[in-house]
Amino acid sequence: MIDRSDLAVIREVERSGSVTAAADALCLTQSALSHTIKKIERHLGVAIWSREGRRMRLTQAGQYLLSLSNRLLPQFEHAEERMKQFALGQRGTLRVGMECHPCYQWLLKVVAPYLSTWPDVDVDVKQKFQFGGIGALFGHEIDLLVTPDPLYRAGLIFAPVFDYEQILVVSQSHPLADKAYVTPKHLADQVLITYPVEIERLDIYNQFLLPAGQAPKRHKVIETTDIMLQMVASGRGVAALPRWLVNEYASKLAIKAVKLGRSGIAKQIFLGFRQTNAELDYLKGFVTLAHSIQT
Amino acid sequence: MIDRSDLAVIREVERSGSVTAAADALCLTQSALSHTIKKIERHLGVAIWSREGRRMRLTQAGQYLLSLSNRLLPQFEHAEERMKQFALGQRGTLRVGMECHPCYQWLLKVVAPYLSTWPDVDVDVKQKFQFGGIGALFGHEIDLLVTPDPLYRAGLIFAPVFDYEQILVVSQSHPLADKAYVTPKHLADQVLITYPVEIERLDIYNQFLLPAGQAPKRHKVIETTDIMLQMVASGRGVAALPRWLVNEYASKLAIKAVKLGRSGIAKQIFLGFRQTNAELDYLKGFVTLAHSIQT
DNA sequence: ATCATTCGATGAGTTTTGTTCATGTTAATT
DNA sequence: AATTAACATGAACAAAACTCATCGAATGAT
Repeated sequence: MIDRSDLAVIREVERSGSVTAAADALCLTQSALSHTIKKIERHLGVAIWSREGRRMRLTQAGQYLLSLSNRLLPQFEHAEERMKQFALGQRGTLRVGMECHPCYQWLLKVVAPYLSTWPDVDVDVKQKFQFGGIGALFGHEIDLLVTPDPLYRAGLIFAPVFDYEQILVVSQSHPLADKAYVTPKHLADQVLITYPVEIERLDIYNQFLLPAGQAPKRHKVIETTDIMLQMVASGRGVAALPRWLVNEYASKLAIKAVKLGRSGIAKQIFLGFRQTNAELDYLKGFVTLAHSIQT
Repeated sequence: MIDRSDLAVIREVERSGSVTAAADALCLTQSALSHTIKKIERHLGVAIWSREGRRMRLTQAGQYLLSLSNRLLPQFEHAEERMKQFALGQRGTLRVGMECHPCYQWLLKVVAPYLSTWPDVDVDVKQKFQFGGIGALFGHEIDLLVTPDPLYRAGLIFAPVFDYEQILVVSQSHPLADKAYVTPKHLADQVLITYPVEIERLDIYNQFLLPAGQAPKRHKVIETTDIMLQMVASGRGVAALPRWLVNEYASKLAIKAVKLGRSGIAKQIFLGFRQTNAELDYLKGFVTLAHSIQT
């Protein structure tokens, strides 16, 4: 019988790098852990660590169990959190994942009224996922995914909550600032600033530059929206962002929005969740509220 | 601390319908289980069952833990299987999921040589998934997914292994049997036989009928390929299947393959797996072997 | 090369936890 | 009202987990 505590031991020994340190972290004596380790291996009939000098290196079986630990332990831990909340009469925590950089600003507008409508529900926002947002949803790391790329597959539901237009931001003194719209060719001698994500997930490449076989002069990557727009305002480059987001900065910065292509790039934000959660009132509440927010 | 055994108790009490029966199933006395149940509830500070008369009904917290059990316990159990295999020097079990009815025939041809190439690896084939093939892959229910619909997302890899043409099977005496190809209109007065899956996943609808705004006279659903082709041979309807599959039956049944549309419908079968398994030799071996099989 | 130090292993003894047995209580059944 | 079936409880016992003391082996500094 593999037990939760066995998984915890395997994870901690690997994390700490030694049995002694792991014992400390687990509030046990070194002896207790050593006994436990022996017991686990005897019980399973497999070596989980190979002793190399006084270093413990995971065997293949051990590595398998480590990945199991990393998968299962967080779910135990979350369940305990959840039980604590039940005990306190709270409803739960809505774990929201973001797969879309600028959506963060939009999310903030939804979260504020949500927290007051649902005082007994907490909101937790995560932005990094080992296996992408969909993986996090399937793996119960998050309960709700904010994404521009829905995936209609068994077990998942995606609800569109928000339409917007993706536009090009340029400084007000930029040569393109007065165009009614820009063409892919216009970007050939521009510096394009984007968030640090794979090119396949950037609409300006996917839906604009690549179909026309164009590329910008240079591609620069910046983490935060604020800095990105500072750069744009100072004429160091151009960026593709939602129109509503640019509008919010327009009063503070010398920037201008220009349509991408004659008809513009239309986008939608979706909220994805597991079908098993579809009837959860506080989750439904979030989706409904998100729908009603105007930007 | 929620423990694996706690989850097992919750699952078994629910499955058995009573504490006494669950105790039997778990090889414990009723008393021991009663104590354990009390301990769990005291420890978590939440009622997990509400006592209604002498029935135990799961509370909301209990239902949450039950779903956790159903999610985690199978993974523990599989890990134990895996450890047993490690102990015996076996490599492991390749759990293959199928998301494509006719692929089964193809899979059989791959499995036979695979088993002799990898004598220390078992193969297990599953065909039903609560959350679809992708969900099963993410949820570690299976290791390899055979599907015509790849999904290029973080953490998953899809390798095309097999090209084929989807054609229309008709009886040899059928009016359409001598056409060079059929058009969507030709099907308007036909009975179409398909496997029992959602219409969105049937290529003949997606790629042929729906774009042309056509529909068959009637739509009949049949589970097995053999019966389906018997029906076609007897003129009760037409079906869309891979050409290679039809060829195999052609000597035994009075059926004929006709191209769908002037240029035919080209399809591919993909093998999907988790990126974390990409270097697993016996999994790579399967993909390589699958690639080399000719039909 | 030697010595001090650190780390993991082990056996005996103690504490904690889990289990059984015997019995009590309550709700449904006849 | 008697009977049955199901869960709860306390005391006694058994098993598992943990600590203490100690050993040997690897590491690293002198």
